[in-house]
Amino acid sequence: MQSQTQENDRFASEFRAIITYRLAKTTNLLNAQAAHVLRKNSNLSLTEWRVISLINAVDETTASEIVKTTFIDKGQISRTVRSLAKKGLLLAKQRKGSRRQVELRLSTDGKALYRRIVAIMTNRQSHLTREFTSEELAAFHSALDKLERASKMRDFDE
Amino acid sequence: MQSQTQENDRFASEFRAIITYRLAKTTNLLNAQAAHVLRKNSNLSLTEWRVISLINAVDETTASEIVKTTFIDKGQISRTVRSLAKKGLLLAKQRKGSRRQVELRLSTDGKALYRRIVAIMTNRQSHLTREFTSEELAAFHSALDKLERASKMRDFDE
DNA sequence: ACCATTTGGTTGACGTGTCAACCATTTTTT
DNA sequence: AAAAAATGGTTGACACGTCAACCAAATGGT
Repeated sequence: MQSQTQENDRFASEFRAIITYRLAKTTNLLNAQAAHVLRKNSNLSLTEWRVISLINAVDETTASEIVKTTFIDKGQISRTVRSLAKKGLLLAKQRKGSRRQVELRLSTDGKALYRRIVAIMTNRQSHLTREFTSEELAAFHSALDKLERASKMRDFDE
Repeated sequence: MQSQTQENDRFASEFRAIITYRLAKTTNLLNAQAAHVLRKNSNLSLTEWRVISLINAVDETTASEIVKTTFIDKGQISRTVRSLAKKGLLLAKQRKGSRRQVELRLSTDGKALYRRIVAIMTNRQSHLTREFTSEELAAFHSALDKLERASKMRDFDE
């Protein structure tokens, strides 16, 4: 393992200050970690895993509901759902009384996979937050809330 | 504009707690905002903009130095540099005394573009951090540091 | 001086993300 | 009840990210 840990100081000070830059970098590192863990323990992509967790949480849902909560692209959800169905991890069936909405639930295999992976991911989550006090964690969430709200504005060229 | 702001409560409580999920979502929203601003005011992609800012900050650098600080993929940097050169925004010339390293600097056009865009991005940055006290900002950065460190671990299945 | 390793950078293949167009169905408006 | 608008979902095209193979040049060890 090469020493990527030590960051180049010519840049560091300049860019540590830019919040979006830092955020993007941290998120990339964490996503790469998650993808690695998933690849090692399953054949799921990160998006597939997120969709599985989401469905598991509410037991039964629809594609559009997933889109609304995650802000993941419609099309991507559509393809992810199809691929999960093909892997036999979820069941999609017409919601009764509607000829458009499709009810999504985990299959037995899907539930089993979820249980296996969520154990690992919970380990990870506690490793990630190990150094946080609960106040720090709350503050962090509140900071993300603020940023999310501020991300709605589109024009800064006035 | 549809009311995407109001989040679906069936999911919200469940997932707000998962730090990586929240982080990914916030980062996506912010990246989309940045991409939108860039598209409106230039013909730069987000990566191109990051590379330009990076080069501007140190005046002169190399591709591999950019890779080391940003953790962006080698290949992507290589292509981004080529596309910026084609747009006439940066100059790449062989570093003297080396037949491999290529010195990158902004061209006159590149510098002018940087100045124009950085003004807009600075506006944005202050809009984003408007609701933060400086303590909150420091705490946020320190939280990101902790997460980055924790992102190095690869195995949670033991 | 030689071979092995590392470094800087490019390329191709492939997977994922994003945008917009589209269709069918459902809801709202008049 | 018809027309208009909104919703749920699929698809195609294309941009971007990621991985691995690769090449040439540079460095290090013996």
